[in-house]
Amino acid sequence: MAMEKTFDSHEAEARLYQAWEEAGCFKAGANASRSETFSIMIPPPNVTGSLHMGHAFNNTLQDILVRWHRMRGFDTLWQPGQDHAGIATQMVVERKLAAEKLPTRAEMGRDKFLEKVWEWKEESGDTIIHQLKRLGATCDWSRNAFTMDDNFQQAVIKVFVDMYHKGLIYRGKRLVNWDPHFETAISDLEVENIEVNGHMWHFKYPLAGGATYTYEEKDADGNVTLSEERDYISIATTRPETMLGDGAVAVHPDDARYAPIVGMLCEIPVGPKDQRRLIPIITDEYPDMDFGSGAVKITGAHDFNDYQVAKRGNIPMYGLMDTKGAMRSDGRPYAEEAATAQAIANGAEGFDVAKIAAMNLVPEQYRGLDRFEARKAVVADITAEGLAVMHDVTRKDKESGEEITTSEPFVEAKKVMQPFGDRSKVVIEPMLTDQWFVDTAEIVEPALDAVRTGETKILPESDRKVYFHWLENIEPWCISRQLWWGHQIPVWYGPNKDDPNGIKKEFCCFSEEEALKTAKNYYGADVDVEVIHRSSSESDGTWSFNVQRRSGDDEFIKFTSVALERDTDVLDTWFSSGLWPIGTLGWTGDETLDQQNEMLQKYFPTDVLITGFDIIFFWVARMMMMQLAVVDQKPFSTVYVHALVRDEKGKKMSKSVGNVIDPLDLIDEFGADAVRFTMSAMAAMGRDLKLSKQRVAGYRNFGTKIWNAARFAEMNEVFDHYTPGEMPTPTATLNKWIIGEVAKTREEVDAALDNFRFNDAANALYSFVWGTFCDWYVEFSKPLLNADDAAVIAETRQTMGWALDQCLTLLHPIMPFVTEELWATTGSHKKPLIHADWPTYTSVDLVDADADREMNWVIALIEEIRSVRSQMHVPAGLKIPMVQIALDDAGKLAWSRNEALIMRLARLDTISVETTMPKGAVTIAVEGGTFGLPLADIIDLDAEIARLQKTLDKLAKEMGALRGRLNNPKFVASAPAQVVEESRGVLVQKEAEQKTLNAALTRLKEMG
RNA sequence: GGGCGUAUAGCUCAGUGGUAGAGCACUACGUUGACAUCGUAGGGGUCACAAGUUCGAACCUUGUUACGCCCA
Repeated sequence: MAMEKTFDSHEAEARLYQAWEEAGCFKAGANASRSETFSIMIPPPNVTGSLHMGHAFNNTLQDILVRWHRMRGFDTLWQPGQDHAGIATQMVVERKLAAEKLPTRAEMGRDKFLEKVWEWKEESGDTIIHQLKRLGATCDWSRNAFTMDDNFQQAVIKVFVDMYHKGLIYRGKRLVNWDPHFETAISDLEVENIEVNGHMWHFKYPLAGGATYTYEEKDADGNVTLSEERDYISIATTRPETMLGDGAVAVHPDDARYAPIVGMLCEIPVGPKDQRRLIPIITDEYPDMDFGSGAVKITGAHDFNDYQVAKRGNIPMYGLMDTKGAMRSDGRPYAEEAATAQAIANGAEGFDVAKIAAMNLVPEQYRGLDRFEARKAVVADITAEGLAVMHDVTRKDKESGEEITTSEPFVEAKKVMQPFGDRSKVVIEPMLTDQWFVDTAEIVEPALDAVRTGETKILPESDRKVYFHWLENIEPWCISRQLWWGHQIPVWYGPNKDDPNGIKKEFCCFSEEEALKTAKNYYGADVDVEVIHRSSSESDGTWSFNVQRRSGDDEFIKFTSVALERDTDVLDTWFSSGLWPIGTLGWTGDETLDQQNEMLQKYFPTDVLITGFDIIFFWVARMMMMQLAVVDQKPFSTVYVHALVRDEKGKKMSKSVGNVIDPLDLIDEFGADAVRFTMSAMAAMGRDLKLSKQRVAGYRNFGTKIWNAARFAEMNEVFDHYTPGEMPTPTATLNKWIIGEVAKTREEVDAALDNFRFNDAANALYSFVWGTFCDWYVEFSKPLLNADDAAVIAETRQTMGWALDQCLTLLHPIMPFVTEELWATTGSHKKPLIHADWPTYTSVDLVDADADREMNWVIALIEEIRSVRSQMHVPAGLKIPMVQIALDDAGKLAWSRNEALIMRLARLDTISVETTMPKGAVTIAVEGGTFGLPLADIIDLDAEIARLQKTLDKLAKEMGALRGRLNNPKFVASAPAQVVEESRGVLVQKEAEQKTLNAALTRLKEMG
């Protein structure tokens, strides 16, 4: 059956993929013929995710490496899986509940909600897997992993417990990024700082007791430019609503303007007048004297810089907001809270973190307001009271044209950097909350060393710096999230034996049973210990226990019964993703079991990690730290960091801009092979990809090109008469030559892939298959396949069949579908192409230097004749005669062996030997000879003179440079001998060419 | 403000010291029995700028300019 004119990717891809999968072609170890292993862990996409260009790019590169190694016989594993994506998944499921008008998360409670999440996961969690299959990804799907799988969960919990007991994980009240939409802490990496239009308000904080001072400003020379008596200190702020939680006003220790009032108290100018709080004016290095007024209000519980100042100065940090970002409405009436705060500020009363945290310093009129509403209200109230700093504004009256000056509140319009949640898109609030942290400073060194020593390589190398910079400045890692979907923190709390109302006792255990056992040991055998389960929404923070007290004075003696309660928080998704390499391979932490785990022993540490630059911090650095901390081994040997896929104008693809290209649409339109080849060809290290459809179409055409080369072979009965796998031993120069060209290409492809230079591999193949195999070999083969000599036909068929097989084999990792389809149609191969043996021949073995030289000469001659024909406007279909004027022995041999090829491709009809150039002939100068095309009847004299002149000019320029160099004694003395020799050789060749062309030029001019 | 990177043909980009390249786009010709998703030929570059190192610089060094990304 004759082949179709093009490859039908639509029809073939699904069929081919299914066949591979059903035959188990992707299974770990499939096609292994040597002991070396090669393993790659997929960067787990979100279980909520769908395939975007970044995934397509990332997974194409992985699949190329995986297929390449598998064909080379490595024991190969590509481990797939998804992560549970705490926030994203919870968001998706909550939306779904709302859409279906089901009870909300809070209404149904934790257990029921988690059931819903699992239901959703079973239904929709494998979307991306199907999409990856369309791309052709050959992951071992039978091993698909999920961070919430039982064994993975156990590994995560095991690691937490071990790290806790080693003191690497601790709980504490810290300022964290709080997402008021999701009501959870998020990591600073999940915060996007965006510049927005904001305002800077200037307010007066009156000095306590009506005190005054002389406020002086000086210019650079020390001259006083302003001097006035003030009874206030001026504060600039972009967040007036946080004034309610101010603990101090800070000025720089060198700031002379405020020196007279340091140590005094000033009044926060907001809230009920009778209970205005007084706060101290302190010094700290943090305030910038040149910024605003130079004085900064310190709100330790709502700003990261203030937090540091407050810690240094032991300033109380008053939390003002609830988990939704509204002003708090809990606690005692404002009057009472303010009185306590005042006592603390005066030093009359002590404080600790817990005491401060319980206090609500929001005045009644603001309680319950959203933070942005509260801001408006605070600004309005302060301004109304006349405590806003005023300035004069002069405007022209529109009607009268008169200039009118009014006094208005001083509010600067100002660009401010505002933190936004990358998922919720709401303004992130720094909040003082209890969270769990990994003490990263304790585990970071091995991760740094592994890269420093080169044990783990990061490519491109410039990304090492990004890695070092982040790890060298690492902050404690906040790993708790106030979510339900995820790994619940394995810590149970009970009352402290020594102080029932004091800080809770933590029991960090692998399971509830273990927690109970440990607790019993702690409390004593005669105490009843149980675990109670409550939804976090029901939790009121109270403790459930019964005690025995000393009769009479009520003093606590011992517990009689105790209820434990598990921490309601879950772990950051990246904590579990950080364990991806060992977790997916079934690590348990039990030495015996892990020793017996063949997969773990065989494939860990993995070889390569391919990932985007945007998660070097999120993921790569954390995997390095975690694997080294947990199993004391690097997780992978090489990290290949790739760049971003952008649109064709270089813009980041984003849904809101609407420039997103869906890889599945591209696959539909052009086929997966074209998409993959595009990705590979554009994957120059460290450079963003600008993706245009035109480019993809170009590589689709490339697929068609090789398809048609195979079709040509089929028409010439190549596949009926060649023996697959048998190395041809031809006699014809053409056939000897193409074998050498194949070998060179194989070396180039291997060298490129060895160095992760995917673009070099793709380009080498493109230029060989199209530019050498199709353009020259196939064309040249035509006269041979039509020759009278059966032996020539036979060896050409064998060579063409073999060479085509090599093309398919070498292209397969990048273009798996079309190559596999051709492999199946074009011969009876023993194994499918996906498991075919990758060749190992070298150019040393297969390049025939004489054939090489000869074919290059033939090609140069043909190109020269074609060029002349085209420029002399010889009709393309017209066959013309040629005369041979002079030719050296090598040339004569080359001619005689390839005459049929040259005649056909140059469209010549006769060749004759003459001693002198016929009148009006065009000169063809080649290495070692001169030919002429007698075109007297059709020649355009001027055009030919122009052509020769142009070539001569170019020659002269090149020879000038060569002579200049060779005449320079320093060049001859200091350049490598090889370079000098080469230059001499080139010059001699150019001189000969120049001589021939000059003679031709002279002749033409005589004619004219 | 700190860090990293980029600047080469109209566009997108390769090119680690020795004759400036590819693909696309463009121009002309072409349906020759694999392929018009094609073929043949052609035009097109002050390698951002300046100085330095070198026999020799797109490439190394320094500075300048512009742009991009990351972190504050």
